[in-house]
Amino acid sequence: MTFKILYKDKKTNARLGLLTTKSGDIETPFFMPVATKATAKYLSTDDLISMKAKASISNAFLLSVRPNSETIRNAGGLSKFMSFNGITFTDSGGFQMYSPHIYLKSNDSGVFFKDPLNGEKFFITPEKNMKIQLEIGADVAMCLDTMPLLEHSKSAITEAVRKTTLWAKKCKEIHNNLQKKISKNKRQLLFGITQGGIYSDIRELSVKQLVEINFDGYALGGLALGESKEEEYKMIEISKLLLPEEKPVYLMGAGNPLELLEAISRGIDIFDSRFPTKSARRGTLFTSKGRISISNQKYKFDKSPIDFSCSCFVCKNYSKSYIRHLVSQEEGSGMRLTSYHNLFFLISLLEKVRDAIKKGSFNHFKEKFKKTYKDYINIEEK
RNA sequence: GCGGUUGUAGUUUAAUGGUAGAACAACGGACUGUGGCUCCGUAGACGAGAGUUCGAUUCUCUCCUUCCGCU
Repeated sequence: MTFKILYKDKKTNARLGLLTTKSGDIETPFFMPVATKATAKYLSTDDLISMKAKASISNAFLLSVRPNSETIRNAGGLSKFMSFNGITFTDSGGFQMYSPHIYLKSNDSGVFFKDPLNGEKFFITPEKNMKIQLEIGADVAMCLDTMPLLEHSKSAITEAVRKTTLWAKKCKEIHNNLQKKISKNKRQLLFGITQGGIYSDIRELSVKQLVEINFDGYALGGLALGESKEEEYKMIEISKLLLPEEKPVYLMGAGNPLELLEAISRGIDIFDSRFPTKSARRGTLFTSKGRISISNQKYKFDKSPIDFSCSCFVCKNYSKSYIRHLVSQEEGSGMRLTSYHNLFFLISLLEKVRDAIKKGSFNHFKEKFKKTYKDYINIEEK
């Protein structure tokens, strides 16, 4: 109902779907920029719209601290607050357990965070988190999950999965109750998040437990965090075997161009990542030939654009030499240009992917891209 | 001109009669559900000359240099 598969690739598990939300429909697969505090760093909402970002994801917990969820509800919800005409997602804040600056501890009832700016403590429960996410009013909410670190022991990851499932059940129940009186086409969707690190058996258990709860979509969490690509792809494959075909699947955090193509060919529909913007701020840029470091000396006198085959306004107007100068001086305007370019690159890459799936040429497109795009991930695989 | 003072990497500096250490800057790399200020790696210096000494960046002398004062 909320997700329809329109095209299926014959050679791979790639598919093109249509996700329906209260703010409208969006074609999958898509990549959404991370707008943690209701803005993609260094970019305005106009920038997101002009690069054709059709969705963005913000952080419900951080927004509930500043400005607070009431301010956003008062504005008419997240998309109106940030004047965005696309689909909005909110992440629960569970991922912040990964950040030692704000994470304190957790138990079966919830998780303790502290505000690093003033030391204020917060206790986030699934109940509170669902209320916050509904108040903020994104089109898609994410369950509060427990985020184990990659290096954690197998028993710690098993424990994280147990807690994640427990909270997922609570989230679903509360989310349903809170939206009982809301008509179907105005409802916020809720996605469950699976954990399990890179252990097949725990990952499978997590997926099975969440499928039983029946969410609008499923996310794979705790991946794209430093494990090998083989391990990551394997986790996608075993998860997809257990996930219902007719539900959208979201690989959280993945943002490397090659990685996206590999994930799409394994049946992933949704992506988000801070990788393109964080890389951009430090001068690592995506081009059709691979990644480049704009701060390299060899670009000092280079008058050519970042990528001749890119049609973004940055590549139309600015030289590598100029962008190199701005980035090396840590100028905000430079970070805006590089962030814009990297996001534009991923968004238009996925546009091409959707086009290829429609035409039945996805696999050809992927193989061609892999040949021309130089990245250490590609080298590592061979 | 005289008296004092100073001289170590591009910059700010540490230590030492026995292979000069750091921080920024530079150069190269990493960043994957973001509280921008991160991490890893590489390269780079004893002002010049003479003397004492097995050995001098260190001690002595001369020159040059920095800054201060006096004429």
